[in-house]
Amino acid sequence: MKLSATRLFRGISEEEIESLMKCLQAKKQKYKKGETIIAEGSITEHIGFVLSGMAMMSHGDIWGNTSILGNVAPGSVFAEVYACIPGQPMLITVSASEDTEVLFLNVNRVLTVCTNACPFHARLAQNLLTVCAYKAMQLSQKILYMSSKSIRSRLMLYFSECVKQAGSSSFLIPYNRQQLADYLGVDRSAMSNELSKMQKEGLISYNKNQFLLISKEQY
Amino acid sequence: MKLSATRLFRGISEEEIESLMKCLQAKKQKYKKGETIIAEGSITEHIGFVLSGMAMMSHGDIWGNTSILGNVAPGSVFAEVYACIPGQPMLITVSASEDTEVLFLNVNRVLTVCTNACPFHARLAQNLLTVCAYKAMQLSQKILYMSSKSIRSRLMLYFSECVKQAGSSSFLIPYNRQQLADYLGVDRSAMSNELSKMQKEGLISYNKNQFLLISKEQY
DNA sequence: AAAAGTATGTTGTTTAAACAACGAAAATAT
DNA sequence: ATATTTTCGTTGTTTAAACAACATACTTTT
Repeated sequence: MKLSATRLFRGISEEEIESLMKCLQAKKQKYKKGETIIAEGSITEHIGFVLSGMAMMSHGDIWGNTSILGNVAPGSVFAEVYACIPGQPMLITVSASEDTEVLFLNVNRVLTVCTNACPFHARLAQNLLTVCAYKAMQLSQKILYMSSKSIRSRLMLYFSECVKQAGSSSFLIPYNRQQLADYLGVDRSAMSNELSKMQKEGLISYNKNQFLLISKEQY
Repeated sequence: MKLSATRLFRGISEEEIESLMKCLQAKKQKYKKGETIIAEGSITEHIGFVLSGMAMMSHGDIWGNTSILGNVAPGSVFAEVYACIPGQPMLITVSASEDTEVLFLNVNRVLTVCTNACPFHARLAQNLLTVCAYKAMQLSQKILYMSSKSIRSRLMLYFSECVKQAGSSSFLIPYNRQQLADYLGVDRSAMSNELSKMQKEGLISYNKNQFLLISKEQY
């Protein structure tokens, strides 16, 4: 896998990453399917970077019920949020959903400029900040959609944002129906139903994942 | 206001902050009530730090409807998420909800170690990372609660988390009923109703903002 | 090309939350 | 201390989403 293509290592060449690894004393670790990588409640100074396999984030309430929050694919990081807040215990558990190889980076080593004054080090620290900020932005977006009460308004808000991003009232969405429903926090069939109502009413038109938002004032 | 008591300047003394300001070429700016501080769609490299007054974050959809996302009180920052993602346009608008004084810090200046090699500079950069991470964590928490469907399960999840944090099944919540309802994304009266049902069923007991979660297995 | 599996759309039913309206209690102001 | 305002709980009604069950279309496999 190309590390330089990931958000965390963007702007650093493969060779430079090589030398960074030594400088950071990064540690690789392998986990068997089902093994816990970091448990809820533990305090970590390490960011996890998934090299291969797949990690799963979950959360348990005090009655022992667990809910799955999402997956971490190769090239993505986990625990970065907790590692960046000194003394903050993990609020989630990360475990291997298949055999998984993880690279651990000590946050303090990332942030403290090394004695070699290696130039890529600073870039890595900036990237880490960007990774955290990006996560916060994505979460804000999701909250925005989820705070609307009706399915229709959540869809409309989401579409509104798609139009802005695409710069066109026609756009492609990166989810299938079930994923979109999960993302917006609604029932899939109810959402499908709402979509077709909206199409009948002339608000939108769609075909598979290609959508068109029809503007209100079309003289 | 004591800057050293804020998240962004924690660990830096007031005098040190003084010298930092010069080093960072921080700029103060005053806004009249109602004025826009940063508009949605604009790209900024500056973090806003509210010195006095109150700022408001809002979001507009493409039909011109706006919704309020929250306030920024003195000592808190805004736009940090967007400033930390190079080239990312603001997805929200920040405006002054009363006469407000704002300090602007250029992210690049914060991240680039200055020629004076001032020692508090590095601490500020770390704090910025912590601020972003903290925001991401708070947002994750909120999403966790909002992805539950019923009012009761949202409450229970929230209480579960309070118990964990308090280290006791008795805890005080920092919201009044309306605020709690807003936070959990539910109707206040429906939530009040659910709370009293839960009390009748012996799941919880409460008095004003003091709650007690009654564990299932009480032999 | 047929079969199996998956994704999507449709309908009717059930359930629960939003909403509206009000009374009681508590906090604040006068 | 009294009046006024805000917060909180309660009830009944309305509304909309979840749910279940199935039909159809589309993919992928064999």
